[in-house]
Amino acid sequence: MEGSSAGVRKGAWTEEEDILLKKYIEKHGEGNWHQVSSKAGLNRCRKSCRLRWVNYLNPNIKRGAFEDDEVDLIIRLHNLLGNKWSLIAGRLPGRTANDVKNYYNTHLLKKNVDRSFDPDLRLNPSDPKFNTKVIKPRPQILSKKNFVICSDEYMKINTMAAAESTSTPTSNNFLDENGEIMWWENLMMNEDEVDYHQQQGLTDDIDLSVLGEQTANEKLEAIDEDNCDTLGELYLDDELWNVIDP
DNA sequence: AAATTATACAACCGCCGCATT
DNA sequence: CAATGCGGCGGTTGTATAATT
Repeated sequence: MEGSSAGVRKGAWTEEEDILLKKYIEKHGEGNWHQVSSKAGLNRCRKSCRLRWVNYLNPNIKRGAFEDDEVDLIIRLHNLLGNKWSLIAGRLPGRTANDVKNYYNTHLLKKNVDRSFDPDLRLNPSDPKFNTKVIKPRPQILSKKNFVICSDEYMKINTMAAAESTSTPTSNNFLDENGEIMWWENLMMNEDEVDYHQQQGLTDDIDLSVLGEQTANEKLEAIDEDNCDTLGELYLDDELWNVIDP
């Protein structure tokens, strides 16, 4: 059964173990983790081998401090998705889910980062409560019936812009003319956020007509669970799911 | 300088979904 | 249909290092 293997090494990996694992994967590729330890001459369980590769030895991993745009994206995606670290990491080339989780828990959790997209909750940094209260990700209810969506033409243009961008390695984000990632906000704004954008005069590229008169609870009731994937508190249809995780 | 506390992050654990038998 | 094994995920812990007292 899981985790019942006795006599295998635990704890920090030695340089020799790293070399053995690296050499094995360079020769045979990733996968078949149950065979890796024996074939590579390692006295480690399959999970330990996989984790060491995925989180540390893989040459594609990006080292060093998180850049400002990465932090910004983590905050925005966490606000949207909650603790879906692998999904969030999937939008950050070279960053692992463990890295993102660790960064969030140590650098962002104790700050009021989740307030940043809710104008009703946003505080002035001088407010004594600014660094004390933690706001959980708000449920976002989305379905083909009611989420705000850009036109196909708009998506094409922004996908092309993303593909042509040299500053952003991924081609799956939607960028504005300044190279800012914006798909998350255009596709997933709730009514409060739409109101805020209207106040700020930022509604040009948003189709507001689909919001209609529904309250949040009515939207929740309107969701056909058979047609939507469930992701924690977030309900996604296939179309939107493909945007987040192509 | 030593002791204590806080921080960062590597690693482990238990659980889950899926495929296979 | 149930049992089993696998890869993968998120929560949590352990520990080395840095900062503070």
